[in-house]
Amino acid sequence: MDFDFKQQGAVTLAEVAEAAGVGESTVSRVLRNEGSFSRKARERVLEAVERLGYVPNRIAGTLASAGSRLVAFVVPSLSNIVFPDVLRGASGVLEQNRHQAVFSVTDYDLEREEALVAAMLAWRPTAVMLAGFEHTQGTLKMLRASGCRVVEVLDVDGAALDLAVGFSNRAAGQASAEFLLKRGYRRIGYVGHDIDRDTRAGKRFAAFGETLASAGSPLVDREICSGASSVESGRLGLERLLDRHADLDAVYFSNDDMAIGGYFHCLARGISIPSQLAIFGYNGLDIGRVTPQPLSTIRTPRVATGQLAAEFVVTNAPPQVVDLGFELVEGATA
Amino acid sequence: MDFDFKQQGAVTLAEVAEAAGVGESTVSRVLRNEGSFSRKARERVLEAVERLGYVPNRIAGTLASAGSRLVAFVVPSLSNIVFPDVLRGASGVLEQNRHQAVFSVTDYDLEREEALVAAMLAWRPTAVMLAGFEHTQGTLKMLRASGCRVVEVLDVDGAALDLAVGFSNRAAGQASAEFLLKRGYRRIGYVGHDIDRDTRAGKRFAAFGETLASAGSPLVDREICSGASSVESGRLGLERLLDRHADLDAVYFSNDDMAIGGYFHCLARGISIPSQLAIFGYNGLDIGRVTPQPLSTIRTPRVATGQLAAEFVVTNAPPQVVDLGFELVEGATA
DNA sequence: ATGAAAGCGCTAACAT
DNA sequence: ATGTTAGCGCTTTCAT
Repeated sequence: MDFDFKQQGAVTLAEVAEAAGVGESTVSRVLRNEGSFSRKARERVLEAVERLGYVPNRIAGTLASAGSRLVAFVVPSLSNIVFPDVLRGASGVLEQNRHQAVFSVTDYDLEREEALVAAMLAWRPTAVMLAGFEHTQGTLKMLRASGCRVVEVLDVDGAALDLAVGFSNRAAGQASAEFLLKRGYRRIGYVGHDIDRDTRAGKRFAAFGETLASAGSPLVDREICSGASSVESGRLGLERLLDRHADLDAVYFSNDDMAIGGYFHCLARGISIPSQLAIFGYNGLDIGRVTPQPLSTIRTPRVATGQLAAEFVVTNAPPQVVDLGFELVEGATA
Repeated sequence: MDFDFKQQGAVTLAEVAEAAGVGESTVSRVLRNEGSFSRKARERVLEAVERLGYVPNRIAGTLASAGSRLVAFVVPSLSNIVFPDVLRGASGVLEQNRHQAVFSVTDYDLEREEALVAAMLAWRPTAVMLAGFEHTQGTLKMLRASGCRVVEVLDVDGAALDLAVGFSNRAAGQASAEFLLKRGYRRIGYVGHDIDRDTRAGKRFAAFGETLASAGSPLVDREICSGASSVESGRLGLERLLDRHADLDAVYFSNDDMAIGGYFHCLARGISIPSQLAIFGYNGLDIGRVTPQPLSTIRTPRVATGQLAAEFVVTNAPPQVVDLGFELVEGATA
């Protein structure tokens, strides 16, 4: 049972027209500042709007016209700053272009993503933004059938449905490995979170491992923490990994949250960085720039990704994949 | 100019009815599982829905009925984890109750909040969630006139419009001061971000200062960093404050991001914590539990706030203010 | 149990 | 420049 009463007393466009002594379409034109109307009509309409406290009903407007100006975000997680950054970037652009953002959270569950996309499509959004290219068949089918724009963000390694904005996770993994190798590290380990669900982290890890292997210094071992990434998992993960391999000289983390955890572990245990152990992360969070030793990591353009994705949507850009690249931050921990 | 074409080829309920050989209202009843229909009709409808790939149009549904099941979030910022936490808490509850979250970001600007609330109301949301009680007259007026539920979150010190869920920022500021005093600190400073815009941080600071003053150990000095809170500002802010007052024995930060920055400054400079300088934060972020010395801070129930706020909305609870309280974490930095 | 029909509040032709 | 009108795709009486 629920008590959703009709918005009581909500002023309608017809009432405004009545009050202003003009036709409904004139009110509509004035309010959307489209088509032609006299200066006088405009004044009378605006006065009536003001006096009655009229708030346009975009539900009705959308139904009557086309294009909801609603942009749906289906994000894996809001537990770290990555997706909020993307949302923030998009949000500014959308606001300026009079679009609205709708969101839901999949918790990295592709079945749930499918259900949420279905729910989103019921709102007839102008576009749907998803993380990455891995989706269920059902999701892909719905999206294709919907006719709305689709933007897949934060990855470029895969087949895009329509638009894609991001960077190469594979290249990032490879660049990280090459950097560590170049620095002379040879006994390298990995501490990560659930890479089956976070497929982008999985791609980085795969490329990282391949790069090490082909250089003749295969990954020594890895510690996969269950659940989402976190500073705490990173710290515990490194502790466990070092318990098994005290002789590692470098550790690659699935992201900066994990890496900061590892960094704290070293600080607490008096393990000197990077001489005793090097640490490398991913994301380039702000915090990594302010640690006593700046974190060696890869900085990703998350806000810019959100911005560009939103711009593509509001300008109805043709299908394309844009690789925004990333920046390897040498830092002082590796 | 924009190219929002009508959702081409979107299957309509009428087409489903046609294909199933039943009336439109029967389809509607079956899909909403309401009213009565035969087992047979149900099967035929579901078969047709499946075959045609029908996705209900909630825009039309909302216009025809009442209640959009849309919940609008107007948040100050997505730059740190605080509001994402609230959104995350709410998001789960809303999803289970078939509601949708819409959001926009004010950047702590009350004029912008007003504009965004106006834009939100055009979607006839079931409820609007805002941070705190400080709003423009225009915002308050619109909200009252809208007839939709309003939830003000993360504060309880003020006059609620309708529902409010949060905790007392004044009490938090006071508790922080009392804790530091109890620990014996007497030369206490403050490092904060823009407290005119972030009024909740302002309330904490005010209560903190008053508590110190009435204990006879007034605040020695404060350093206010312009812009949003960040780890980097915290570090710089502490550095500047210590330049002026090398003899401080404790510093209160506007939140944990800032405090962690201060913590890093001490680590980098070899200032021993807490013997030489104590540090106290606010929020109780996860990271503060994993630093070599756990951060002394106040842990706030952000996710729970989002959850309860969403529950109030979906159950259409009567107007009320709920203080979820906070937890003082003694930590090891003060 | 089911269908027909009247809106919901707008926008978009189409007249004038 | 402006009014009239026919929908947009549903939900909801109201008959039957």
